[in-house]
Amino acid sequence: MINKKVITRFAPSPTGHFHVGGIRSALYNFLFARQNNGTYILRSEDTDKERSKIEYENEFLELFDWLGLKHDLFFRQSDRLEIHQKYLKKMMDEGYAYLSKEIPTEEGQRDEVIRFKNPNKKITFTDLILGDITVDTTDLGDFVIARDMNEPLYHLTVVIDDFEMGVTHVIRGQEHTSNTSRQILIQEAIRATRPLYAHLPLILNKERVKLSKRDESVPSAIEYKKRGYIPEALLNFMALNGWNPGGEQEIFTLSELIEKFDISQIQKGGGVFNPEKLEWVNKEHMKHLSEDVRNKEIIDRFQNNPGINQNIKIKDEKFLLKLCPVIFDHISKWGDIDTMIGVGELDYYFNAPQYETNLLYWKANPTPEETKKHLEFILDTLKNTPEDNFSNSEKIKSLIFDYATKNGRGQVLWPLRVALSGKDKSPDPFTLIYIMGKTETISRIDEAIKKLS
RNA sequence: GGCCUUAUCGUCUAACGGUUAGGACACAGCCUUCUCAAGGCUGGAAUCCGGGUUCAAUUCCCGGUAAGGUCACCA
Repeated sequence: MINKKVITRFAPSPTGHFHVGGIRSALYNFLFARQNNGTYILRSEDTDKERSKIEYENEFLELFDWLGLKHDLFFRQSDRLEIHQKYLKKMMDEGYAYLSKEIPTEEGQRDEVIRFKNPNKKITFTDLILGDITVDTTDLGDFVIARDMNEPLYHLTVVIDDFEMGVTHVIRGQEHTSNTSRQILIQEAIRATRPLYAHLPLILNKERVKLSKRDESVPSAIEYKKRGYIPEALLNFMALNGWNPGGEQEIFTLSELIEKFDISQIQKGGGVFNPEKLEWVNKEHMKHLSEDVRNKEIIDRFQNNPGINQNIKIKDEKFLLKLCPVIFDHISKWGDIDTMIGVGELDYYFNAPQYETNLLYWKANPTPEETKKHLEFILDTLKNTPEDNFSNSEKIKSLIFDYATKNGRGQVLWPLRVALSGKDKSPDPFTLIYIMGKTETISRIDEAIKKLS
């Protein structure tokens, strides 16, 4: 069906923080190109001299690098002024554009701009997602296509660049549907071939309005890198807003997405960005990681976190390694570790906890004497247990569990867990003992017994 | 307001004339359990409204309604 080599492009403008919605547009362009052995172009649309900033360009470059959305070619529109000028001059010579005298109504406006001579006709184009769309361009008037010969504007530059770069498929957000007729008019004026269009449904915030650069309700894309999401998970999640391959599979690798992606299955209506589902998708991808990779990520977070580690002394890697599986169970992205450290949730692993004596009592309301009795039994048992047996939480469990069952598990295990963690919520006591080791465990139980005396 | 577009559980979606309208997230309950987390099971929850077409409409057509996009010397 497709004879020509497929060339797609994603063309963000570096005028603000890149927002997550843009990831999906980039992804679809990438997927479609890869799937068809085509070329994927990344083009920085920096024609707006006042608002474009190199740091914003660097930001999305860093983002795509992290996401693994590698472009085949990169262009910056400001480098292509001569090409734009060539077409603009030709359009003026041929009467498709003209110099227009203006009365400035806003600050910074010129008294002379270049306008497109609108032929005022109806344009019909076929959108791969939306179907046939007809627009009467008379409503558009003679729109401005350049401030002057040195400052061509968006509608002109996209058309020229897409044509010059041989772009075959323009896959972009639906906010551009009404721009398309303008751009087709320019194409006809410069005798450019018309690419195929696919206008993607918008990604909406909770209020059901388009996600944008200034939207505070959803963090900017690069934030997701900082918060420690898995790139493939973010891609997986974004891909499924507005498109679905049909089955009941929810988790996809990038190569599966390349294989299954199909423009004809793209949704027409916009979809709300659902952060909870992203958490779940991310966790699913985390589960597919090997233990080595997981441990490395977790230990990195502990060791390389600026500013949040002063209060806890980071123990040796052997200690952290024991902690890893517990941490893994409680997070859905690596950045959750920073959060947990930041709020002191993990302090008890590194320093003896402070807690109210009352917390040691199980809900069945035992006496201090009873609670103390159980802790003393455990203390004695552990003291007489060789260090070797602390290398495995199951072994530790076998030392205590029968006693706990006989005397009421809650009565025995709850105070033990509190003695070790100082918290009402924590991993089970056997795991805690295993992580802390014999000496620390004994010292904490001892401390609890003192509190009860 | 003009133009364009859209409409299935709260959310993301499956269904492309015939299904008890399926799945996932979230939520609730239960199981497991000393508390979390994880896991397992169960449950509530949807075709915007009104007309057609058809033996049969979530699905096709028309009209409402609602929502969104766009109307820059931004992209």
